[in-house]
Amino acid sequence: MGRVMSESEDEMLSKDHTDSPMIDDGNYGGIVLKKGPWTSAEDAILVDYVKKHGEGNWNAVQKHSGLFRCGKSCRLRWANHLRPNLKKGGFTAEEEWLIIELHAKMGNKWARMAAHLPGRTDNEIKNYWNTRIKRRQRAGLPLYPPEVCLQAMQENQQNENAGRDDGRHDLLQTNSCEIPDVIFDSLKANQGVLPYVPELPDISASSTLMRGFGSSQYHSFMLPTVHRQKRLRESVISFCGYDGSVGSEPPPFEQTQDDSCDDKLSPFGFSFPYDHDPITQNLSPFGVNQGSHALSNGNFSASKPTSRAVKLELPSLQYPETDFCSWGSSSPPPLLESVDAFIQSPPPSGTLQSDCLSPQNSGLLDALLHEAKTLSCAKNQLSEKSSSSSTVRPTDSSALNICETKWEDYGDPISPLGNSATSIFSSCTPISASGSSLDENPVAETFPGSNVKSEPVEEAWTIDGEKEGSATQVDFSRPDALLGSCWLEQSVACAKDQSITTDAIAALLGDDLHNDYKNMAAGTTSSQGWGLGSCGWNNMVSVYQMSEH
DNA sequence: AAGGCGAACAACCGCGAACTG
DNA sequence: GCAGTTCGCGGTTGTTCGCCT
Repeated sequence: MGRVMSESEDEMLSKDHTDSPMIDDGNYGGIVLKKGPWTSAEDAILVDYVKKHGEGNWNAVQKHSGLFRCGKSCRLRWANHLRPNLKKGGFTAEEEWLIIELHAKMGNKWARMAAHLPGRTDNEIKNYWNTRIKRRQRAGLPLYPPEVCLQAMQENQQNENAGRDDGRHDLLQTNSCEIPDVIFDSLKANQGVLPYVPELPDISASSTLMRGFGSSQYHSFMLPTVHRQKRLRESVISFCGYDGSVGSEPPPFEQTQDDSCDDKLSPFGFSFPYDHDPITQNLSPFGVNQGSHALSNGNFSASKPTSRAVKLELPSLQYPETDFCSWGSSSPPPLLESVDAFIQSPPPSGTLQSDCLSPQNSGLLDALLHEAKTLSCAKNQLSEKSSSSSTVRPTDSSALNICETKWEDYGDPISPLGNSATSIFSSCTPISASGSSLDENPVAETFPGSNVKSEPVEEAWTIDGEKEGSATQVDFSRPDALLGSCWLEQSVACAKDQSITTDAIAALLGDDLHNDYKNMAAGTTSSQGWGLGSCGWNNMVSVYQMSEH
């Protein structure tokens, strides 16, 4: 049996460490290994060992040095703290800038990035980046300065021109920086990553959504053998790619690409076919060059390609679990996060099946409509019982059961896509010169009861050389360029029975949002197609902000 | 002064690639 | 070729510290 490290033994290792050590539950070869913070005594032992034996063969460290640490722990401690030539202290401005650039090119390849920063460890860089992401996201600021976006775009453009032969590999590898892993299937041209996208909370679907949004080539693309969760995600792609089978209005691809992208997107050379929003039309947020990490967010990490199905890596950002079923009573529904829920929702089945669209064909949209209608039904049933409430009550067992059943069926209460949303949405988000989008949309107006923390907006770019993207006139932090103008609007456009749709979406949004939504839908889908009215915009922002906080 | 909160940092865990016998 | 081991990487969790109320 394993022997538990005795008090005296531990004291020997941690003379200067009075805290009780964490002892690993398991034992390794009869020795219980220690976990938790390293003591200086342990450090000394490890340093001494490495001096004598050199790096490597870390599992032998424990055997030969008397350290009660596993090899992995030893390696990590050495690499991150004990290794000579390590730089201590905060990152310099130059280093920060380099990290940003490297991340724009490499994504979450911390080790590779560390190779470009002598004396810095991948862990340091990773921590720095993650905290930076959170900080900037909270402040509603873009992750990347426009210069970096532009630079990466140009490089990627060149690479695309140069290396289009196989269409998927080595697109970005001709950079001075090695970018071996950022590979996308050639099918996904123009998909995905966002040059300038608003920072929205946790719309996990975003990476998928956005890729699909920009991709007309993704029609009905779904492998039958994919895991069902994957299939769901791909159904999103299918939806976003605007599967013609949906039987709804085709997106104005050609027109849009002609009139808005080529001209107005000239700085970046990509296009987003859906953006007819008069506000954002100057720069389409979607449809970036494939493979550009710069324009995705870092968390849309440099995924290894799967042959056809898109591998969706989950981001590192951690968000609280979305309680899809707990909308309702006091707070408005977390619309954006609910996208996750819908994405994750299984195809409609049973008695509450939607009559709108085929779930197999329409993917996210159908899931949305189905769920919305489901909620709407639940709501209506509730209303029959009590007409006083206008929102789905979270305590209602029927509504809850619907949700719970679906989560159970799919086995993942947390959206597997859930976190990636930030990635996309939090990447390059030029702040309009006129001010932050958050500033212009006081949440309290929309949700008087909500307690939204109004955080002072950080300067656009705090690192030297970073400066506010004043050249960009469009505020792309506006989510209407994303969910508003694309996802919801498509939902509306796709629905043949718009009254059903709006009712259903009202169930999602809550009645507070419903009227605005109807205005939005009526005012934009008919004439402008994909825009979003100011009411809708306000709601988006409000929901965004609420879910952000 | 105390508690809450978030940022920053340290460390662990799981997975996959590389290596080895 | 294959199984076991080692190592590295990226994601996640835990801890500490400082600021604010």
